[in-house]
Amino acid sequence: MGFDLDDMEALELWRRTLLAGIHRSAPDLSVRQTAILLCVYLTPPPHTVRGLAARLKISKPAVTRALDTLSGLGVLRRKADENDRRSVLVHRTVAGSVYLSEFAETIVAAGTGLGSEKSPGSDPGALF
Amino acid sequence: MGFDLDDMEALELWRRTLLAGIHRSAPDLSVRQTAILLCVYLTPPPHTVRGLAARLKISKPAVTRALDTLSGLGVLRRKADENDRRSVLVHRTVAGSVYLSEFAETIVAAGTGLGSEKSPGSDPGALF
DNA sequence: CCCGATCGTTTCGGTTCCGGATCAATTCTA
DNA sequence: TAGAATTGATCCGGAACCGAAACGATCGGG
Repeated sequence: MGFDLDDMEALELWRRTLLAGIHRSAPDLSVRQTAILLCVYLTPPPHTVRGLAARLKISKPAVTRALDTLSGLGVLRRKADENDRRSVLVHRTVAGSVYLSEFAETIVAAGTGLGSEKSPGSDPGALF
Repeated sequence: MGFDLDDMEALELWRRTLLAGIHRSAPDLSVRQTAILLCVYLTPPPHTVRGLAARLKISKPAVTRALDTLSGLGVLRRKADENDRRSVLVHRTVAGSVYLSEFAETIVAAGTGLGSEKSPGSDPGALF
C-alpha cells in the first residue's frame, strides 16, 4: 500500500478539499463539528459527551452544542445510556454515513493526479 | 509517484489532522482563513481581495476580515498595488511559510502508516 | 474634467461559537 | 439512606464571523 505524500502535495490536497467544501452548498460544518463527526464514525464506540470533550480537548458545552447542530442535521443521533442514565451515547445515522462518504470522495478527488505535477527543475525538498 | 488514497484512509487522514490541529496551542484558523492562506501560498500571484473572494465564492468583507486576522498573525502581508492603487496585493511572509510547513508536516504525519491498517476480512469497497 | 465603474473597507444587524459557572438528574459511597 | 461525585444540559457575557449595503478612494472613458 504505497501511501506517500510530500509536504507540497499535502497542502495542495488540503487546499483543493477546502475549496470544494466551501463551494458545496451543503451545510458546511466548523472544524470542531467535523472533528466530532469523524471521531464518532472512525473510532470504536461508545461515544459520550465527556469522552469526546476529552479526546478533542474542548469544553463539554462545546460538545453539547455541536451535537445539537449535528443531530439537527441528522448526521448523528443521541441515545440515552440504559446502564448509566446520566450518560448520553452518540450513534451514527444513515445520513451521516452518506455525508462522510461524499466528503471522502471530495478528498480523494482532490488527491487524484497530485503526484505528477512536479516541475522537473524544482528542488524536491524545498517547500517555498 | 504512486499516490493512492481510498475513502476510509481519506477520512482517517482528515480526522487525525484536525485532531492534531485542535490540540495545537497555535491560533487555530477557521476553514475560510485556512483556505485563503493556502490559496495565497499555492496559486500564482497576484492575489487581490476580489480575486480571493471570487475564487472562494465568499463575500469581499469576509476576505477583508480574514486578511485582518491573518496579517495580524503575521502569516500574510498586504501591499498596495502601485499600478492600480485601488487594489491591494496579498503577499507571503516568512512566518506564513513556517506555519504552512508545520501544517504540512502535520498532514504528512497523520498520513504515515495509513495504508497498512486494512483488516484482511473487510470488504475493501465498503465504507461503513 | 467629469461621471460612471471598480476596488477594498467599514458599518450595520444578526447569527454562531466559545469557556466558566451552574443546574438537575443520576449514580456511587460510607 | 444521606451526602459526595459524576454527567450532560443550560445560562451567561464576550468574542468572532457573516452578508448586504453604504462609503471613500481611485481609475478610465467620453
